[in-house]
Formats: sequence, C-alpha cells, structure tokens
Amino acid sequence: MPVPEGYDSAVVEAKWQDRWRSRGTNATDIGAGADKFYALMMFPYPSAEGLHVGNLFAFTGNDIYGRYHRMRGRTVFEPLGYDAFGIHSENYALKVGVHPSVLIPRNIANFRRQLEQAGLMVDWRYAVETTDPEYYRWTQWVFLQLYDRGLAYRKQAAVNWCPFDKTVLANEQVINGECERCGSKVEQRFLEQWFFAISRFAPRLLANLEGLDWSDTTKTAQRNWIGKSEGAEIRFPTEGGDAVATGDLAVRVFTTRPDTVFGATYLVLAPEHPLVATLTTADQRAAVDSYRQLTADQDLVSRRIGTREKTGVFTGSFATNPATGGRIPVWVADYVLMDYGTGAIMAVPGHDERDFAFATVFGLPIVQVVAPEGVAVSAGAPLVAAYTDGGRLVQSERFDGLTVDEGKRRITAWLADRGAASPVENYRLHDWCISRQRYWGPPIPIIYCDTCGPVPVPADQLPVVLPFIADFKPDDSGVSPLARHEEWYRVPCPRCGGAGRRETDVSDTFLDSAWYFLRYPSATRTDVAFDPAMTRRWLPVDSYIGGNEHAVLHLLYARFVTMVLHDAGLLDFEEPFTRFRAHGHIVRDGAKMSKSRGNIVNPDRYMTEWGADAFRTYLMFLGPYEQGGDFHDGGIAGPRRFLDRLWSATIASTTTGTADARVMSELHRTIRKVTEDIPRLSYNTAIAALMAYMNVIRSGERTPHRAEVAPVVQLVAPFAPHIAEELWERLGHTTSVFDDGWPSFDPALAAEHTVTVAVQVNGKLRGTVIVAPDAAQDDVYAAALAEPGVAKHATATTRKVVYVPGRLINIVVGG
RNA sequence: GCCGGGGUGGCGAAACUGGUAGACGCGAGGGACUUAAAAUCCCUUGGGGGAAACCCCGUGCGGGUUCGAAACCCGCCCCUGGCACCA
Repeated sequence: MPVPEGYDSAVVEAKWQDRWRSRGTNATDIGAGADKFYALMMFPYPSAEGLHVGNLFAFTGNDIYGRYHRMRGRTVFEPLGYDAFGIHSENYALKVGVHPSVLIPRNIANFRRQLEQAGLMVDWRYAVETTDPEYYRWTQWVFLQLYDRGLAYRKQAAVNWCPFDKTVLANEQVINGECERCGSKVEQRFLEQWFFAISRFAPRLLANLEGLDWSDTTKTAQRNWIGKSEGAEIRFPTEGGDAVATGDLAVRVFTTRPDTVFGATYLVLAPEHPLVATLTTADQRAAVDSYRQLTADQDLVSRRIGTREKTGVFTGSFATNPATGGRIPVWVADYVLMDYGTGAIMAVPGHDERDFAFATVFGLPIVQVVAPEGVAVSAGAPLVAAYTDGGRLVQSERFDGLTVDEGKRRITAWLADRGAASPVENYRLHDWCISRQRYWGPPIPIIYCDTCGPVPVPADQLPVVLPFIADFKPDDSGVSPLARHEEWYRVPCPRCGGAGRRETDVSDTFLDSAWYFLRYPSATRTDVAFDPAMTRRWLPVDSYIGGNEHAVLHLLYARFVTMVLHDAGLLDFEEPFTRFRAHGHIVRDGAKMSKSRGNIVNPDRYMTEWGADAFRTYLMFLGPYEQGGDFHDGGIAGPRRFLDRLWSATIASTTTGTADARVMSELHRTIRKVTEDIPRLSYNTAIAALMAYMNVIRSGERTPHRAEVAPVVQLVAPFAPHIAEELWERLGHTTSVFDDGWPSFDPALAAEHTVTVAVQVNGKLRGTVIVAPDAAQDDVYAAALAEPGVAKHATATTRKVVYVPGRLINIVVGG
C-alpha cells in the first residue's frame, strides 16, 4: 500500500470553513426550499469565559441531527443566537468593572469565533441577540400583547431586600439569610411587580403535553411543576373576632383529603391571610401582630427552605367543623402558604405529618379517622405519628367503613348538598413574576401617569431603549438604576400628554427566550416581530434540543407565550416544539461541568491540537447523548486515529477490480446502523459502528476498494464535516457532501448469509453452531447435538427445546 | 422528604422487544517496522483454576419470576440532577 499524504486537520478545517463562507454552504434558502426542517438548539448565554465543552457537546449533537436531515434531502434551518441579558452579565460586569454594553459584544465575538471553529452548520444571517434593541423591541411588543389581553397585571409581591446595599436580591444572592455581597441580614419587602397570568393556562399546558413528542423526563417534570391536585374547597363558618363582623367570615380551605374532615381539629391561616385581622381577638392581638411581623421580616429564602420547626399563634377565635359541628380553634402559622390554594387549611393532625407536628408542639387534639384495612380503632388510642396511607374511615359517623377514595367522593357530595363544600381542581403553578429591579434587561414598556395610571408605550414608539448608565450599581438612594436617569425617566404620558414616569423595572430574561424561536426566520425583518408567511412555513420547530435544567421554566414559558399569541390570532399553532430531546451533561471529576464548580474545559486547545472534527467525534463518542459523558483528556486519541484511518483508506482506495462482497455486506449493515442510530441521537453507537467497519476494510492491511469507503465519507459527514468535505472532493465530487444525499442500504446485501446460534444446555452456554438465518429448529437441534461440547452436557433425556431463530437454542435436559 | 437519571472490566462505554455480557474506544502488555525513537501495523487484555482440552465465578446488595435476567417483580444500599412545609 502506498504511503498516503497525511491528514492535516488544521489545513482541512480552515479550507472548508472558508469555502462554506464563500459558497454560502450553510445558508438556508428559507423562502424556497422544500420539506423544511427547523433544527433548534437552546441559545447560549455568551459568558466571558467563552464557549465551554458542555456547550459544544450540546451544539454538536444538534448540528449532527440537522446535517443528517439535510443529507436526507430536507431544507434544514439551523439558527443560533445569544441570550445576553440578565443578572449573570450584570454581576460579571460589576465584578470586572466593565460596562455590559462593552462586555457583551466582545463575548459574542469570541463565541462566534469558537462556534465557527467547531464547524456548526449555522446560518449566521439569522443570528439574534436579545440585547439588541432591534430584538428587544419585539420582546417589549410581546409584553404588550399580553398586557392588551389582560394577561399582564401588577400586584404586590415580596422580594429579598438588602437594607445595607438598598437593593433587591435574587434568591441565589441570599446565603443563609444574608446578602452575599455585604453580609447584612436580608429582609422581605413588598413591591408592586408585573406578573403574567400563566396559571390561567395551567389546564391547557397540562393537557397539551399528551400530544408532544418530548423526552418523558421533561414531560414528567412539567406535569409535576404544573402540579394539578383534585380535592375540595370546604367552608368553615367562624364566630368572628371581637369586632362587629361584616361580610362573610367563613374560612375557605382547600384540601385533597375531604375524607378526613371528621378529624379536622383546628384551622390554620397563612400569616398574610386577609381574615387574620378580623378573626384575631383583643387578647391575642399583640401575639398575632408580632408573629406576622416576624414572618414578614424574614427573607424569602429562609422562609422557603428554613427550619421545619412549627411555629404559630392562636387567633382567639373559633370555627365550626361543618362535618362534626364541633367548635375548633383558628390559628396562624407560617407553614401555611398564602399563595397556594386558599391560604388556609383544615388541620387533620391524625393524617398529615405537618399538622401532626404542629398539634404536638401546641397540644392540639389529634383524632384518627382513617385506619388500615381490618384494624379496629378505639376512640382513646393515641397515634404516635400521622397515618397517611389508605384504609377505611373510622370515627366518621355514617361514613365509617368507606375507603379513602369513596370517602372523598361521598363526604364532598354530602357537604356540597349543605352548601359547605365544592369539588375543586387546584394547580401548583404560580403566575410568572417578570419584574426585575435591575439594569441589564429590556425596560418594561409602561409609563405611569398621575391622571391615566399605567399606560402602555404605543407599539410605534418601541423600542424603549435601555439608556446607557455608566454607573449602574445600586446606590444608597434606594431607587432602581433606571430611575436615576432623569431624561429617560421623565416622559410625557402617551395618552394625555401630562407628566409621566417610566417603569423602571426590566423584564425577566426568560421573557427574551420565551419567543426567540419565532424570531429566527424573521430576524432580518425590522417591521414585524415575526412574518406571518415565514412563520407558517417554518414553525412549529421540528426538533428542539437543550438541557433538562430548562425542563420547567423556559419550556413552560415558551409554551405559554406561544399559546397566548395563538389565541391572539397571531400564530396558527399553540405548541411551539413538536419534538424536544434533553441532552445530557458533560461530567468532569464526578460533577456536572459548570462555571460555579470551576471545572469547565475550554475547547479551543483541543480543537487546535486534534482538530474540530476529531473533537466533535470524541464528544459524541463519550457516551449516550441524552445522558452525557465523562470528560477525560486521554480518550480523544481514538476518534482522531479513526479519522486518520478514514483519510488514508480513502486516499489509498482503488477503483480497479471489484469490491469485496463480504465487505460490501458489512458496509450495508453499517449504513443501516448509522441511519437508524442518528435519529435516536444514539451517536456513540453510530460512531462505534463506523469504527468497527473501518477495522473490517483495513484488516490485514488490504487496500480498500473505492466503493467500500466512499459511503463512509458520507456517513461520517454529520460528525466530522470538514474532513468529509475534503475527502468527498478528492473522490471527484464538485458539490458539497451535504448536498449529495445520504447512502441507502440494500436489505438484501445487509442480510447475513449465516448466523452463529448460541447453544445452551439448561441455560448454560455450551457451544455455538453456524447455520442459515432461517434454519428449522430440528436442523439446529441436530447440529447442536453434533457439537462435542454440547453432547457432553446433554446426556440426559431432552425435556424441552427453546429455539430463538438466529439467536439461540436452549436444550433442557434431565428431570 | 418528593420526583427524575444512573450503578456493567483498570477507564469511557455496548447489549434490539428477556436470548452468546463486555461491541467500539482509551489505557496496559507483547510483537513487527526502525540504527533508535515517534508514528503506524499485528496480537493479547473481566476474575479464578488448568500444561491443554476445558471448567467455575461474574452486570451495586438480598430474594423472586422464567428454559433463560444487566434488562421484569419485591425489599435495600450508593452516586447524581431537580424540587422543596404545595395542604
């Protein structure tokens, strides 16, 4: 075999990246091409550290999928952009003392360089940057679409407040109840903030999941997050406090266990519950007020994750249990949350762990009303713990003996007849707070006017440009950074022309990413957010790939925004992502690769040393794409050697004579394997099959025939696009390998002529026989017994024979 | 605590729908080529026993179902990601 010219990845990759640019190979004709395929990848946050191996792993997997579909004849659109607003950029900018408007373009340029070096098939003409006013103008427009439909509203909500820095903190900036920057104790403050009414869409968001081709883990995560629970709302009339009562003084509680109402021995209201003030008696007022003050002062993080020790106070008033008619006390405790259900519960300490703990601390009565099947309960027997399992009702008067499920139905119906209850479905999903008291985000397009109230900025006045503020650090003034920019802050009211003030909050980054996939095909349009025709053509997204850390928030918000725009008549579909697959994560030293863990690896070095193609192939070979893999420097030599072999085999291949029939049969099996593995994202096994085939065509240092290697160049192309282009050209083609189709396999050629059948005796492997794939059981049985190793063990009478054609024969002998 | 994902050679992993466990790669050992080295190529490589033929053991642990289990069922242990008083 002649010594072939070596494979110089640097030269090949530079050459083809140039060619792709000059020939527009990666540009999609989004207005024309047939059989569209929108291959979307979650866009990255362009960090200052640059692209890391984890990003590249994710992008490469999407790129392979996109390139594969292109080779199969579809018009593939693979756009990419940058999610560059948000607290990460802002905090980093503060840390290094460079303004984010300077930092971000620099980071984006670096990302772009790295992404191009990696050989992604991205059509950069449609790149989007969320920080570009031409983009966030439409983010603001999306806000107004929600506002116009009554889906954006303001309400008081708690934020973490640092009294020293005089600023709002995100939950992750609160460490052990203290400000991460100055260490002072963080408090709760109530601010008017903007919310999107996503909870109204909870039933639809849940129901639509059914029809989506998404990773099961992601769907499960969304279902849990939406958190539907069925139960009843039950009214407990109260006697009121001392004050002369007006209005309805009944406490409405939500419960999933109406069957246990006979065991409800007290009520608990959340500290923020509106009835607390009315129900509190003069005797208890001081205690209740100070308890409410205490919970109000606590920061959100401690309130949420804080100790599970139960605290609370008695209001002094009583309610009537509508089932027993008994008089039960009404308490206030922070273990009841105002923003779930009705903000009040009926406490059943016998059958709820939290209520049990509370009742134990405060000496409240505990009554057992459910007992395990067949267990008798005497009224006085104390429970040592809450009994939360199923069983039959006891001490529940006429309902005794019913199962828990029957009890739920019958008791709810019984109470409903008397106007004391109604069946209710409750959702855990909360409305989406989009206000951020920050600088680095798109301003919320609202102007406050003393006479007109909040007025939306008219669409033709968008964007509300984020003003340049050199010093955007929070200061002692206690106002949002944007409020300090006087010329920007003071504007005339769009409605009456009077004095107005701009909203100084910016919106959540999740809003930027909740619609970016709609923007890509229309990224070049300055007159609309998304062009109707282009949107009909390209959406919904055919394949969306991203990290499962966005399984709930981002994916849910994107679905919500799409649903709203659909209802507004702006989109003709209501689910944006037909198919979604979560990729795994690259692990290093036993932990997910992430900035916070400080174990990130910059891919530049590897791409320079081994080539982008080898590095891409290596990353995909590490492990199953949907599970991720373990990054270790050593392994990359294997994929690189594979490409070296592919190179030399292709260069040296001959056109004289004919291809070896057995090699060709193996080739067709390999084509089949790779063709089946790529759509399943089983990239590691596809690569393994290609490597195994290379071992076959080169075994015994034979010179392969061109027909044996040419299809391999095509099969490798999605993984290692540069070398594939180069070899394809050297094979005499003038068009891109990505426009020359995908090899098809011939099932007849791929079929095996003989198969090795495992022979077991009593389940233990005792030999193998080589037979035709469709050999009859009797023939295989005879052949098996002719094997000495088998005959030796199969001496007793054969009782049974199990034959799996092409696989195995198991001879069961003896008695 | 709850909900996912996982546990297979020295290492990363493979195994279709229950059918020869360890494909493919890394590393390691041996050999060829070379003055030598690198590169490349070939062979070996789960553990134990045996001169060999061959035998036994082996997919986190303990049971079970089955002709047959890495895969299914029951009960545990460990690692990992997310959620977190959701009534």
